[in-house]
Amino acid sequence: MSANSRLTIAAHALAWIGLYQRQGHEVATSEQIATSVNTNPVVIRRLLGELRRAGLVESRRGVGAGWSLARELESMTLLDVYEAVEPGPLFAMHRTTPDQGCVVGHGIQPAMQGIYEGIEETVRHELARVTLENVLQDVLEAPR
Amino acid sequence: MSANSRLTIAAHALAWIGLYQRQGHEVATSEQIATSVNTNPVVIRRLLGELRRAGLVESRRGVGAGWSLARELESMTLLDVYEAVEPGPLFAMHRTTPDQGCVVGHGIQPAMQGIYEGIEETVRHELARVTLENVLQDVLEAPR
DNA sequence: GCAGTCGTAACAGTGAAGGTTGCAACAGCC
DNA sequence: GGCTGTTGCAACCTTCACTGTTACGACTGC
Repeated sequence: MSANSRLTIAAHALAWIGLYQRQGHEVATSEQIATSVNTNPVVIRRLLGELRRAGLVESRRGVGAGWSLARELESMTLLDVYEAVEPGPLFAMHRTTPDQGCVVGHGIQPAMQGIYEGIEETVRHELARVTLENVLQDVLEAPR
Repeated sequence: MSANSRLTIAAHALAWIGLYQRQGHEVATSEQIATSVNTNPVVIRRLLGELRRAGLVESRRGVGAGWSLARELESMTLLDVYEAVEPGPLFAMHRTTPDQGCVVGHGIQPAMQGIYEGIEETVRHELARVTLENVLQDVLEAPR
């Protein structure tokens, strides 16, 4: 499966901003976050833009500009982040519609849809159990 | 997310072969399955090749060649199919390693890895609960 | 007005998956 | 032995989403 790193990068950025703010700083720049993630600042700005639309972060412009959290890390779950950055479903249907004249071709999509929805619901439930505060604590506990 | 239809197509093919065999036929051809799926026979052969390596189907060559189930649909779960056709994880890490000199860059991967492993385990558990026989029954119950 | 940073468009690079063509290998049948 | 239908598989193109990069306008505090 062509797996996606968007959730990972978003969690990284949020944890970074959260820690930076706890160290007394007002805002973090996309440049700083990009250095930690090891990528281009524009990639970070794009991703944080999606998180801003979801109400998770805020941005300031002008001199002394940058990004700050819109809520406490405790009140943000991985599900919030997931919904902000991953629009599509975990499993996809056929790219071309199957033969509707065939019994299987006709019934397979509703059948799989029902199964997939149940699984996605379970995944959402798991993601909702983890807050970004949990993530930051796990990060800080990593052995060096 | 760039979602994947491989699991869907594999389930479609297996349900088709199972139903066809119940109608008294010995083997199904990739051509027939491709018609129902609405794609190219080579795509089906590639996918069924992976299922054969996993011991789910068998193939015959020569005249009267084609594909047949290696086991009953009752004893095949979506997890078996998933493991046969989806090698990678559901969520990926960074594509370039993050800055190991940064606390967050250093700890984020083990932190997310732990979380993701738990979620994948849950998904596997859900997939293992559904047999291909369940899928076929759902398919046949679809309103027309 | 200057400087620093965001906001966003435009485009190239990358990688996975699907689609297509072609052909050798195989096995039953005449 | 030759014919036929099908798998097995390699090679290549297309498509698509995402990432990476450059460029530049917009904004804001000094």
